[in-house]
Amino acid sequence: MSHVVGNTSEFASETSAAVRALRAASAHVEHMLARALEAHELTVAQFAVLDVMGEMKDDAIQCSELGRRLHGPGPDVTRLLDRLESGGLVARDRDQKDRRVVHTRITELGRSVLQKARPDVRTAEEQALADLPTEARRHLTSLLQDVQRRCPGS
Amino acid sequence: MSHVVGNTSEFASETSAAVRALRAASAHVEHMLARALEAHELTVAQFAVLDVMGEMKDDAIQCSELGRRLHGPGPDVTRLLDRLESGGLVARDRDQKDRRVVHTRITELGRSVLQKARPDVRTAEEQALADLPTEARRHLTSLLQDVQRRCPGS
DNA sequence: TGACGATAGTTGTTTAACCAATTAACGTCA
DNA sequence: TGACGTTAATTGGTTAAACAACTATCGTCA
Repeated sequence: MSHVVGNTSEFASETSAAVRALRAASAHVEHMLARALEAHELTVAQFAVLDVMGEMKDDAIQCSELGRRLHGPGPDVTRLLDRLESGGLVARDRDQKDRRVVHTRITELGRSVLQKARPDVRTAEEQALADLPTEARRHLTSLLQDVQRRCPGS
Repeated sequence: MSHVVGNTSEFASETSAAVRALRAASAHVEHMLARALEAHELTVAQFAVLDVMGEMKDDAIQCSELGRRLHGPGPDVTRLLDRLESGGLVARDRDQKDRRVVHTRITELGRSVLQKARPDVRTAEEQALADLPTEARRHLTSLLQDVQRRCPGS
């Protein structure tokens, strides 16, 4: 059976290197974003929530829809909103017709924090990718989307 | 004030798209690795520790060096080792000469778990990148390394 | 109507990353 | 020797992600 280990060795190290580089680069960018946001007392996940809410005119959004637009629906949304709400950046209220659903809106305070934070995030993003010319950036995006498209069957 | 939002729109959206794709792809790969590892009752971070230790013949390693080879030195290494040690996968003992340092070795059990888990991880990595031909994979790695090389001044 | 299944959100638990602060041991130097 | 700064590892506290389990509400259908 020992040949099984070896038969993908060339390939595996290629692939492992790509995976390692992917995770390292992502961690690096994440770290830069976190640093850019700490002046605004926001975490990356919290900014992502506000960012989504800021895009929509002034409509409220449901937790499930919010979860869908971020990483994946789940309990995390509730707790993210808990913290944002306790900071007064978002407000929640139950739908009167269907009392299961909760509508969440960004507050004025939240909107003002978001508008101050956004330029810093954009700057950090630019810095993180500063070494890549536009062409390479586009190519990178497309390669990454290929990776991501390969969704696990589940 | 509304023009402020727009002034970097073209550029920012290019860059933001790349950042978004990077984070999404990384999360996706992370998820696949986690799924591959759950049969072995290992987390991705724990596997990374064992993987590093498995590479070195049978020498012990210090926490600080281990932290250096993973994401970054810090308190996390201690707690990762705590869990691995409580599962009997690694063993720690203090250096007799310099009693500050702790040497950690992978145990026989740890080595056997590692050897069973490794092929599954490699397979998951292959699956995650299956859509990318070898050439693209290499290119992706090199682009990602460019991103990562741009270390923040700190 | 009232039981049943589905849906929306929440809570509980584990693991991990980040930061700050602490403990313990070492080396140096007056 | 003994005070002082340094280094290695640990502990404490917050946030986040993943998973399961739970609650409340709704819709439907017998």
